[in-house]
Amino acid sequence: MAKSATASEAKTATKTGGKTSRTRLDDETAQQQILSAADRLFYERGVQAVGMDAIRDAAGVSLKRLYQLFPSKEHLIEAYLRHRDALWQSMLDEHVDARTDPRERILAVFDFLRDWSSQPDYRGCAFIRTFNELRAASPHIAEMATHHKDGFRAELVELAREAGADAPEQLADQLILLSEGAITRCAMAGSSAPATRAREAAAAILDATLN
Amino acid sequence: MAKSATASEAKTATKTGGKTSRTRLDDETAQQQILSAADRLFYERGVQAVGMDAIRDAAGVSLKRLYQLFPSKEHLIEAYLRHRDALWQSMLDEHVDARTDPRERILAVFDFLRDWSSQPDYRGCAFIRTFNELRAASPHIAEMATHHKDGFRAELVELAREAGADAPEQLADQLILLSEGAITRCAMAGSSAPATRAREAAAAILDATLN
DNA sequence: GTCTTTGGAGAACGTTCGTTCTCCGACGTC
DNA sequence: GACGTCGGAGAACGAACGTTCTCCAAAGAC
Repeated sequence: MAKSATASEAKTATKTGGKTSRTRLDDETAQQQILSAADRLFYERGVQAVGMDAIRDAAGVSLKRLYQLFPSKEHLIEAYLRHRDALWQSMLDEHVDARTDPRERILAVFDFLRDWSSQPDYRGCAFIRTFNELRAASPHIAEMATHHKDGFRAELVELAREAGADAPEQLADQLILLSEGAITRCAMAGSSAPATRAREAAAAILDATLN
Repeated sequence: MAKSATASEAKTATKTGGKTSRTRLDDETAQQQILSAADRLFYERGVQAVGMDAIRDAAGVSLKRLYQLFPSKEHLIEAYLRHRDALWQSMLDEHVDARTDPRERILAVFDFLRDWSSQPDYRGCAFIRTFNELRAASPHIAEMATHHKDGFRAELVELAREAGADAPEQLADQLILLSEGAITRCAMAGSSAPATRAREAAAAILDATLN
């Protein structure tokens, strides 16, 4: 990671000749631009529908450089999912940690889903979609998706435990169903209303479950 | 549909020459075999990952005949979704109509999901998956998927109304979240347990909602 | 200045896919 | 048997894709 930080630096645009040669970026910046472009395109259209050429164009780098930093499309998809996982974690934590009351912290999950699904470029869960696209072709990537869902479930179990649920795992499983349902239906309906319905249903379940 | 029933009939296998020429099928049989093969492959791997050649091989017809009966892959995908819609309707109705008590009829939806997701070739909802794969490329097919979901919602609203719910649409929206969540999580987890959890959560919601 | 290295731009390669075309054997009719 | 028709098998075609290679301008070292 901290390799070859000596020589290569960013250059300014060189338009000495007739053509406009593109700016030379350091590895970190190029990686970020590629990942940002891949994230946007993969998430909008699905991983199979986006070619490496489209990512090169959107990132503004050469194919050569793209393959230097990400040796194959599969590597890029993995980086995309890791990035989405970090994004999900930070957005979720931001909402949950804004609350202190255990019951409110659970409901904050659904506030997060409402906010997230309100974004105009919202397209549902990247992990479910990539899982469905690649489960037959790439077991490794499919496993990354299930691992993400395992993490989400563990977080819900912990929140349920903090709320003093008698059966935190069972409560978490019910909440996860509402979450997944909301994520999917918000994407298909193009509306965040299902997330609001999910919050109401979750509140009803909490009322019935917590003492 | 009842066209050209006069001349063409099925032939027996002709192995007069050195090669074994394939049996000539009438249009209806060929269409069924193609649709059956397409359904199996599309549902298992996703529509983008399955080529027309694979469907030809699995259906045992020639490409020429395939394109005579289904002029393009998009036509075949449409037929696939229509077939899945009919399958869903018949499986769902079978479970719901086996009950008479309105509350039981609602819970029968989740019994259906449990049975369906127990099948070894279960891969979740064909409509959601196809929607996610093709929403950017084919708005028409995406609309078929949303139309299917609208129909499911209407059925749940009717069941909620029959059960005497004060707000049948709101109850249906909550039940749909549990259903979609169960459909998705059963597919990712490779287990029908989420459907059972969804039934329990639905029962809790019904207890809290119905008087 | 000259030489070497670097990397951008994009052509090229091999494969796959959706779709169409060609070849030729088998059958119906006379 | 001769001829026309039908359709199966699979080659062919053009586009798109993932990946690699070629060419050449620009920068650095001396």
